[in-house]
Amino acid sequence: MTDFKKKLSDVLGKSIPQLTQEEILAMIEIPPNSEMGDFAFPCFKLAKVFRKAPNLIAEDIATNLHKGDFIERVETAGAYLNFFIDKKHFIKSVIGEVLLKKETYGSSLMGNGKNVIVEFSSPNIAKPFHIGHIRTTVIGNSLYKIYKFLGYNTITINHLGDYGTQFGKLIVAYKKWGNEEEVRANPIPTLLKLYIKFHEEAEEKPELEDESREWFKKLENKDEEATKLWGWFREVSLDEFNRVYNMLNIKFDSYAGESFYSDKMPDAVKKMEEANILKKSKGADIVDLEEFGMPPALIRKRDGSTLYITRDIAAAIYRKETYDFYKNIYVVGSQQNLHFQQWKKVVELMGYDWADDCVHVPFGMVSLEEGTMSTRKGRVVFLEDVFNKAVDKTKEIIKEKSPNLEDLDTVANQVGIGAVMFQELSNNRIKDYVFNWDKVLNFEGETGPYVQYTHARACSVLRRAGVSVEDSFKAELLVDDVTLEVVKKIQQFPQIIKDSQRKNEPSIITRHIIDLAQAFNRFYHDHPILVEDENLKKARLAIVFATKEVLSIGLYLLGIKAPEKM
RNA sequence: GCACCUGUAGCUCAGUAGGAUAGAGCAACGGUUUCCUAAACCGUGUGCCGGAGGUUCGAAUCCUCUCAGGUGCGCCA
Repeated sequence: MTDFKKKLSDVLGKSIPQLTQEEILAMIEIPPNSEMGDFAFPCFKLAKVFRKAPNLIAEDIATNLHKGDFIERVETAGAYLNFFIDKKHFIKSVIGEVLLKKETYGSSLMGNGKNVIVEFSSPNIAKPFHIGHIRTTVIGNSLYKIYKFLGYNTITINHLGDYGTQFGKLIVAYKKWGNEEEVRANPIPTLLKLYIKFHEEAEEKPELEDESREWFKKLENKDEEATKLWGWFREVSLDEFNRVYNMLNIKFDSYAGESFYSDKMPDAVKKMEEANILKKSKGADIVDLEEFGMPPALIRKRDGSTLYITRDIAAAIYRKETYDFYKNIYVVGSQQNLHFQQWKKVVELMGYDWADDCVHVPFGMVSLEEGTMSTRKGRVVFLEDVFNKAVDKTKEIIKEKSPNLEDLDTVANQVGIGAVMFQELSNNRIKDYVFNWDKVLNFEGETGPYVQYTHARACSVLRRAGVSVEDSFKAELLVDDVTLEVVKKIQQFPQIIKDSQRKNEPSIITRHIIDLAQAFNRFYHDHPILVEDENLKKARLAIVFATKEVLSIGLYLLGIKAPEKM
């Protein structure tokens, strides 16, 4: 595909030798609306260089410019130079590229096979998989796909919360009030009930807390009974999580959770001692971070046992040794901003130069209309329920709108689950939001089903066309504004993928494919595609094909299926 | 108390490596189907971009202060 911006900067470079190619490229922008032009070059900054009013500079450049064959005309508007590129050339170049590359359009080798770790989802064993987990799960999965598409070798890690004193509590509760059949029949609800009961009882009998600490100590010391119960809880929980992961089509390369690093902690602590950064404070081992404006990092408790941050440090070292990562990404809620800052600083102080390759990708909180979620108080929305409801609603809609659709179940799954995922990926990660059933179950407007529907429509036209799409289409038949809008969105797509990677922000892709779908629906509405005129039909089909391809790639990068009929 | 994040239309949000008239969706009202999927399309209007200063030719975007909400701050994860 011709890089029009680059070519334009070449042309401008000849008129403005005072600026470097990069400087010119950075100054080129896209006008607020297409009537003004396709590209714009503001001349304000040149005023100092040329010692002349910016609007006069614009005039000068415009009259002396040797525009190549790709620029149709140049206009000035005040200090702006507005360029209109040759539309035929533009369409041919963009659509031709998609026809050639098909489902690899927008992919890249820029990653050069470098290893990128994406840690995400990471639910706690024996606790419900609820709506609060959806963002890390869906965002992490999308980032994994984006990096992979850009040529990185991507490794996904589910850092399970499968260790800690909570397991002591659970073992105590199970031994006192639980039984095997009940757990087998209904694992997570039963374990959760036991966990809640423990906390209720512990309020009256604080000695339960001591007991649970003892059991956790036993677990750390590989006590047979403790290990067996812990392994069992972990297994039944993972089975339940996998049901949801299967619904979402998500797989992990590694399930190395907190427990995996339990034997790697002493070594990590030793390295901190060697780096001479550990300090005793109130009986505990800490790293003092006061000079960096942060509270101290607690590495080891008074009783010698380790903490969350210690495990994360051990995990990072292990990952560097095992994967030699180029980037190590943590998709974890913004509540842990401070934790990650401290953790990174400690890793840096330990002398590891790769501390900066570790990035925390935070996201905002999900709450319910009743308030913040609380598993202990039973104030929680289960993820599986959300997906099931969305699928049920989709079935109703299909029965009404598309009663003859074959494979109803498959499509309803793809659309219902896609709707929920899409919504999670539409807003900036960092925003908090309140979960609302009406909103997730709305399938009109800027939603996943809207994009999927647009894709299905495009597929349908291609099926009925009866001719194959070729790159010999006549681009001059496509130069109207409505069609050009579609082509522009397609042209921007590769850069959009890179932007979303750079910012670790899948919503940039989500927004863009909504824009493309809108532009396409306008095109679809205004222009009949399957017309008598063979040339016109072929030209419009090329647009349909390219749109279908980009929508499908976009949805793929979000982890969402693109059904061909719905 | 300290630190970080957020504040844009009635609601949910785009737009923040400064740029031309601040945009969508939802909701409301009205219109479009002998025609490729109406989960669609078109039209109607609303903004002290939280507030005040500053930097700049130019600020929703950068800086300072301030207000409101959220999150986090030593033995949980």
